[in-house]
Amino acid sequence: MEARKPFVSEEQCPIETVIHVVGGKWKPTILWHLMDSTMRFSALEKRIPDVTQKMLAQHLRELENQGIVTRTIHPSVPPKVEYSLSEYGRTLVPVLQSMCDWGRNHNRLGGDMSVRQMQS
Amino acid sequence: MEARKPFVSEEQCPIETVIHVVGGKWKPTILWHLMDSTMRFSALEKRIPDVTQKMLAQHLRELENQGIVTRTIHPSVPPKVEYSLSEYGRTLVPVLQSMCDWGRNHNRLGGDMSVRQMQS
DNA sequence: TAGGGAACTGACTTCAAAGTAAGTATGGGA
DNA sequence: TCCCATACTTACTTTGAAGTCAGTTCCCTA
Repeated sequence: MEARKPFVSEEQCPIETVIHVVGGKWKPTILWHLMDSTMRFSALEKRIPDVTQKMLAQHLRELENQGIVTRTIHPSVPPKVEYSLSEYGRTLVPVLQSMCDWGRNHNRLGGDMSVRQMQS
Repeated sequence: MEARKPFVSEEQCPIETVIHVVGGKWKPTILWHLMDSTMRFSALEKRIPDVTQKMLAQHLRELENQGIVTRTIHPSVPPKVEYSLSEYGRTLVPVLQSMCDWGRNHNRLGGDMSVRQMQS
């Protein structure tokens, strides 16, 4: 069940690796929230209103398997599970930051640049 | 307390913007080649062996519409079309570089990290 | 006139990622 | 006793990005 095909060995370019790691539909947002603080499953659910439990669990599991995110179980009455960036995951922070800066600027320039390119 | 209204089209987080721009299946590779030099359509085809003409054309068109790539037509006997990063596209280079560095390191650490995380 | 190379475009299919809905285990409180 | 909350899992359906393959235009050479 853990048998996954070797995605990395076939990549020609390491940029694809990053996209594979952060490129799920909800992963950027998950990482964005975990950059600031440790969060519970339910807290992430609230912060990311449109994500389903299934997708949240699945993406968190993938990030955990990739060593980006750490999962901590507190055995309490209602179960309490906390997610945080692992030390390795923190090495992604500058990358995410530079992506974020560019993205923010791109959005500021008009979001969909195709509007500006219509004239051609 | 989280601003969740779509401040940009549909993106909640600017990281998604970057992924939207570079995240097509072939876009990282296309950009990777264009970072070095201007290239013709056919040259890209040769450098990216598995891409189809349709997907190459489609992704190039998208990058052009987003203002990342410049398309130059030389009206010659067999048509000659050259693609290069636009000035705006060059602002992506540091971002791509940092993604690339991280990705390369991630691959070097064992490619599929899940092998190291199997203890769960 | 026939064929060729470059650079596409369009109709259709495919398949994995994402979504929907429901189910599970735990124990504490009403 | 039953219900509630948390943190999931499983089975099934839908969506959309990507792939296949064939067609098109342009002018040139043979």
